[in-house]
Amino acid sequence: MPLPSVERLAAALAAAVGTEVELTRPNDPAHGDFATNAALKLAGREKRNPREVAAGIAEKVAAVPGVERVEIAGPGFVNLFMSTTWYAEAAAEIRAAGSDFGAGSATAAGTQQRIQVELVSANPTGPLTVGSARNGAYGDAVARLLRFAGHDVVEEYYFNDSGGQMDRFRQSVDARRRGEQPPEDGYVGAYVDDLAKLDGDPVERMLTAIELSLARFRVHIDSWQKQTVIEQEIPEALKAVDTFVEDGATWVRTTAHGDDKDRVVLRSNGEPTYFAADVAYMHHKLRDFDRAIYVLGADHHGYVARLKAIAAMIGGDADRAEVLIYQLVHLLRGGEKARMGKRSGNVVFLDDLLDEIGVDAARWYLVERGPDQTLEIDVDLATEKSRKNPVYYVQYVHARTCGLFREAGDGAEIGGEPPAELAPEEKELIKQLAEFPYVVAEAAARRGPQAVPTYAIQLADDFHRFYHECRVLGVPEQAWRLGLVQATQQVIARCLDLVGVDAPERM
RNA sequence: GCGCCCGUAGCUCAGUGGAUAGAGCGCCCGCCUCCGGAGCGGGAGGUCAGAGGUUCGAAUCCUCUCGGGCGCACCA
Repeated sequence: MPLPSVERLAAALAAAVGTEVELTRPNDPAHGDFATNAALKLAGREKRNPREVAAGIAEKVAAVPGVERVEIAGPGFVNLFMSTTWYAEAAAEIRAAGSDFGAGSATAAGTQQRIQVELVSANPTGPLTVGSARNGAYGDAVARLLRFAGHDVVEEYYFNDSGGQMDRFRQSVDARRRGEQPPEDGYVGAYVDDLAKLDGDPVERMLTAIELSLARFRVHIDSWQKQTVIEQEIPEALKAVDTFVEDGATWVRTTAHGDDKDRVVLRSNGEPTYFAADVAYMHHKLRDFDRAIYVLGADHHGYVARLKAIAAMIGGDADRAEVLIYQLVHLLRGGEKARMGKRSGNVVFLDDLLDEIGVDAARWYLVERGPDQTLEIDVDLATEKSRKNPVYYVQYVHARTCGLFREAGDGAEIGGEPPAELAPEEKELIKQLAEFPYVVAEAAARRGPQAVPTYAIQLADDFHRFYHECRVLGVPEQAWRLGLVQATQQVIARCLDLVGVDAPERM
């Protein structure tokens, strides 16, 4: 939930203007604590002089509680300067909200849903690679954001436990056990050799290894879904979609819902295709959930249209299936670019990456960039275990706030009266904190978790500047400033949690 | 050929209609008798790929062009 103090300001402004207004935080402090372009919008619509409209708005806004001063600037911006009382109120509200500050945007809007996020879903034919790691880091961050917004979220992992790929994988390990070459298109690599030395089904062992890797990576899977179970629901699911027979095969008419070609579900020999399982799985998902989110690599983008088509047939609305596509991960090693692939030689496994740069840096790097951006990780640089990683800069804020409370002692009063005049750094910090609810609400709505690290770095900047300029302990403003430290600690801890990074008390 | 994604500082990238386009890394110059210097301040570095268009206003929206990535199975 956004701060009442900010909402009140927006509401008062809307009342003054007569319509919803945008409230922005200018980069330049000279442009006020908040600004609105309402006059520009209004003037355009009503064919009036923007500065005259702005003057009218400014006059009314000057009377709004908490507004200390109003200025008209540029082409017709109305710039607002807030009073110390307003800042104190905002700071108190943030602390009162505690760790829930910023939560519940979907609940407030009445749009909360039961959502399944299907993520990773790599077949158990090898250890998770860095590509799957991006899927996990991105998908899990989206899931955490949606949960924070108030949705009921289940994270599911779907895997193939039968079929050609599994057979080839088992045969590859068996061949190795007999000291023979793997079959054509078989699996090779050190991990195959290792599995050959162990007894039992290599698929089961791989699954266990994947579970351990994900747990280490702090991706919690609520539900593991087997393909063989879903396949049993194929006949029932096919009744729910529009099919026809041609050339001896059974097709789904996905073109009726925007796909560029119809898709075969039953081959002319009667065998179901892989897409038939997709249909059954969609049927399964939409029975239990309002919305099914798929997290897929860019090499699967061709699936989007057909998945949405069957969602339209089964669920009555294509939007009940949502496919999040993330671009591939490239690794830069020794200045050379290497494509990821389980069977190519130049492969980096998730566990190797975690050994090299740690869970915190890995999670951070993999969500810091937008999903549409091809990600490049320079392994040589990331391996350099040092404070060059921006994640440490943000974690340091948390450690520093903890240090201040340790130093202040248990009995210290937190959140006293503000001084008559606030330092610019104090104002910037409070405004930055007040923005958090909007950042997470938008990040959740847009499925763009990269906004969280970006925001966290800005907040870290503001806190470090505040810390540098405003002494906290042993000054008359101690209680007031400890209040700001506490508010920062809450928000930074939440940011780190949303991207799956630890918030350390000491570093 | 068709489709999806990308092109922003030397490098890796934020920024989905507002004021002087930002961060990290790298480079240059400052700041610890003072709560943690894993910090702070300052500087150099941009035709936001290009060309049109919409708009009071475009990195952002539309069209085209040029570059790069990824896909276009009765495979899984």
